[in-house]
Amino acid sequence: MTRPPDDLLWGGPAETRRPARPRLTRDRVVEAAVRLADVEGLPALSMQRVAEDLGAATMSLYRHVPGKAELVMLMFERAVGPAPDLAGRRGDWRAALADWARANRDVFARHPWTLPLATSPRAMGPNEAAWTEAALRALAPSGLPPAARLDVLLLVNGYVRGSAVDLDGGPTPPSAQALAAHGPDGRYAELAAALAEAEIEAEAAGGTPGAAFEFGLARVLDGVQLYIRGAVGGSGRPG
Amino acid sequence: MTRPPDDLLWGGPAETRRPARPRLTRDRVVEAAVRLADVEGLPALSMQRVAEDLGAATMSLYRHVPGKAELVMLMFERAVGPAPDLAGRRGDWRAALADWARANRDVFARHPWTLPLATSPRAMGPNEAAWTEAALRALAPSGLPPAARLDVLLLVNGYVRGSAVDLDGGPTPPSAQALAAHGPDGRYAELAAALAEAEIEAEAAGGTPGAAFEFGLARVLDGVQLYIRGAVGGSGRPG
DNA sequence: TGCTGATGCGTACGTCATACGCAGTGGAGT
DNA sequence: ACTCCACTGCGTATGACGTACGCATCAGCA
Repeated sequence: MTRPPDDLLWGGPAETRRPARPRLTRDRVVEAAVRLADVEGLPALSMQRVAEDLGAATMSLYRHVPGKAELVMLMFERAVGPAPDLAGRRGDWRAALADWARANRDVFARHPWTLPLATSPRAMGPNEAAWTEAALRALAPSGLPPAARLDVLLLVNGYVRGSAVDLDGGPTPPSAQALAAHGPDGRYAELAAALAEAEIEAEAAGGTPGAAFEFGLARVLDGVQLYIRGAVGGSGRPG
Repeated sequence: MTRPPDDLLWGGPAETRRPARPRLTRDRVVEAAVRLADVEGLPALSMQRVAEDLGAATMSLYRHVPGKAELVMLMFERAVGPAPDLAGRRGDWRAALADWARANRDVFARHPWTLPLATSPRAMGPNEAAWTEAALRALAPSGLPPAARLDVLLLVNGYVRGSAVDLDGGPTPPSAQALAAHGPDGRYAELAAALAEAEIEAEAAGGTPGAAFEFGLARVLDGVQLYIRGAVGGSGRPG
C-alpha cells in the first residue's frame, strides 16, 4: 500500500524486509559507545556517532537508553568492570591492596575517559560497589574497624586517581624554554631542575613506566601500615 | 548622516553612543565565566550565558578569547590562582606540605568544576607551575633530590585530587536498601557495615568535616617521612 | 487473518559553538 | 577639519547536537 507502484509493476524484489542486521540491544549500544570513547575520547561521543557505528538511526538508540547522560553512566559501569579477584593474597592486606590499586589504575589506563567521570558527581553502580567491597575485605586482616578501612580506601583510591592523571591527561609540563622565558629570574628554578632530572632518569629507566606509580603506592602503603600498627598495636607515630 | 531623519526633526537625544557599559576585556570575560561555573556548574557554561551575564552579545566574547576551549583553560588558571605562601613554614617540610595540600583542597572546594578539568589532558599554566614550584621548594629541607621531590609531589597531589572528589562530586554511595536489594546474599556486607559505621561517626563528629582528609593526609605524610628517613638517613623500611 | 506490543526510524525543534562581514568609535596622520 | 584605519561590538547564518513525537514495520498470537 505504501510501496511505490513501480516495484509492483516491474516485479523488483519485494524489499519490504529490513537488511538483516543484528538486533539492537542496550548492551550493544553501550559497548559501541565505550569503544568510541576509547578510540576518540569522550568529546567525540555523540548519539549520532554511536548510531552510525552501529549502522542504526540516531533515534533508535533511545529505545535502549533513556538519554545520553544515562548512556555515559552505563559506559562507566561497563568500563569499571567486575572487581579484581584478590583471593590469592588472602591474609596479606598490603599485597592485596597493592593489587587492587594496580587493577584500578589499569582501568584508567584502558579507558582514559573514565578519569574525569570518576571525579564528577555520580551514583555508585554495582561494579564500583563490588570494587569497594573487595578492597574492604582485603583490609579485614588489618584489624581496623570498618569505618577506618573506608578512610584507608579513600586514601588509596585518591592516590590511584590522582596518579592515573599522569598516565594520560593531566598537566603536560611546560617546556624548559617556556619556563625560562616566563621566569627568567629563577621563579621556576626548582621546577626546571626537577623536570630536567626526571627526564634523565626516565631515559635511563627506559622501559619501566609506572615506576612513579609504584613509588607513590609504596609510600601510601607505608603510611597505612604505620597507622595500622599505631591503631591496632602500640604507638607507631614516626615523630 | 546615517541617522534616521526623525530623530533630527524631533530633537530626540542623539543616542548615537552606545549605552555606557564597562568595556569588555579578557579578564572580565574569564571572571564572569568562573562565576557562572561556580554557581551553576560547568555544563551550564555556554558562550551565550556568559555573554548574557556580561550584558554583551555572544559573538563579542570572541574578540577576547579564541574559543570556548581556550576560555575554559583561562578559567582554570584563574581558579587555581597564585601559589600559597609557605614562608611561615620554612624549614619544616611536613608542615609546609600539609599547608600546601590544604590550600590545594580549598581551591577544589571553592571551584568544584575544576576537579574534572584537573584530571583531563591540558597544558600547565603559570599559576599551576608556581604551585608546583612552591611545593618543590617546601620539600628542599628534606634533602631529597629534585626528581624524588617530584615523585612525592605527585603523590600528595594525587591524594588531594582524589579526596577532593568526596568534597563535592564523586560517587554517592548506594542506600542501605539498594545494597540489600541487590546483594541479598551478603555480597556487599562489608560495604554496608562500613557505611553504617561511618554514618554514626559522622553524626558524632558533627561539625568537623575534613576529618577524613586530615586522616589521609597524615598517612601520606607519614609515608613520605619514612621514605625520607630511608633515602637520606639509614633504612627506614617498616618491614 | 486481523490484533497488539515491541522495535526502528524520519522529521522537527531548540540549543550550542562559531565563521563571516558590517557598523560604530576613537585616535593618528594629513 | 578631514580622512583613514585599527579596534571593538554585534547580527546573521551554518552545521552539529540532544531529543520529543508519531508513523512504519515486524513478530507472535488469537
